Amino acid sequence: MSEAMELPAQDTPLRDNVDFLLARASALLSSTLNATLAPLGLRMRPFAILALAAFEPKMNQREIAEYLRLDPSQVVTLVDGLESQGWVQRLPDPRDRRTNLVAATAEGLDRLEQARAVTREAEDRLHSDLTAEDLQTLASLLRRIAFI
Amino acid sequence: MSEAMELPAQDTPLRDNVDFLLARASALLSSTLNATLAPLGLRMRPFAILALAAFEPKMNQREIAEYLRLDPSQVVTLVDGLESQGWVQRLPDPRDRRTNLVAATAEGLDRLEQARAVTREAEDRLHSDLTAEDLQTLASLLRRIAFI
DNA sequence: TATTGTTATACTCTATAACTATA
DNA sequence: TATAGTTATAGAGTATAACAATA
Repeated sequence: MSEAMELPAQDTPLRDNVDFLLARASALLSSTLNATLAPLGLRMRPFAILALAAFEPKMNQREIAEYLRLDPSQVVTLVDGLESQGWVQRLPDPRDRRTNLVAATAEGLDRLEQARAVTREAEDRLHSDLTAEDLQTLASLLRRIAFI
Repeated sequence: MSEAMELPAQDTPLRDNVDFLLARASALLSSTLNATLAPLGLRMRPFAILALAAFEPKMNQREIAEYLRLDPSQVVTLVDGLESQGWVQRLPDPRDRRTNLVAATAEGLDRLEQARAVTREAEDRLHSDLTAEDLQTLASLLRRIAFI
């Protein structure tokens, strides 16, 4: 039978581990933003796709999948949902009949602006301990570990 | 019917948004570490609980839940799994018969060391673009948004 | 009355494989 | 042969509510 053990040498408390902090910050972010977006009928992933459909209307589903690090089959489901709400359209690509270009509709752009307003507020609360310069530093460090 | 819209003003491309970067870095981290830990019969959340049970053997389940930002009911299931493997034990708290103190066993400490070895390697690869100083900066910034 | 742990349930997210139509 | 999209399925993660034992 195993006996309970006493404290071993503790060289990296979880609170000092960058990956633990990354996971915890991300969990806090997604639960906060999902709750914030719920009244608008959105969640983080469809919101991100809607933003891409608005900002980069010439992206196809595979490009969206790579950009958001999703499986292409997840993009199918998420675009289905956005399309059934009338917020995005699948447009044919005249250069390749296999691909769908995903573009925001007028209603989608409108909903996106509402979503950006409420998420901006939530993000301001989440980031209230950081200065604008801190946020820029954080973004630049994260960019170097987010696209490996 | 909704017409597809042209590019609107693009004031925050997703790639410059700190929360998008946070979510993407975290997704990359968890999929990488889960794949790395799979051969050891672990995933990120049980691994984190095992680490707490080793480093802080006097934590009860509610404290673990708060520390890892999990619901107490999730901790029940995760501790069940670790206990059935013989890696942690639930110990009675002499001061409060409601609570379980979660402590690592000898086998659990052994498994934890194996897990820390393989995850350290994976983390080194994920962070190879950052210096030690960058990582310290990143940890200190994340700490300020991870515990709100 | 409030808290700790537990059970139950529903939904979301992730990972994988197989298929079709096009290239 | 390879790629874009789709369908299907299983397992992991998250969120809530209700309950028993104990404080």
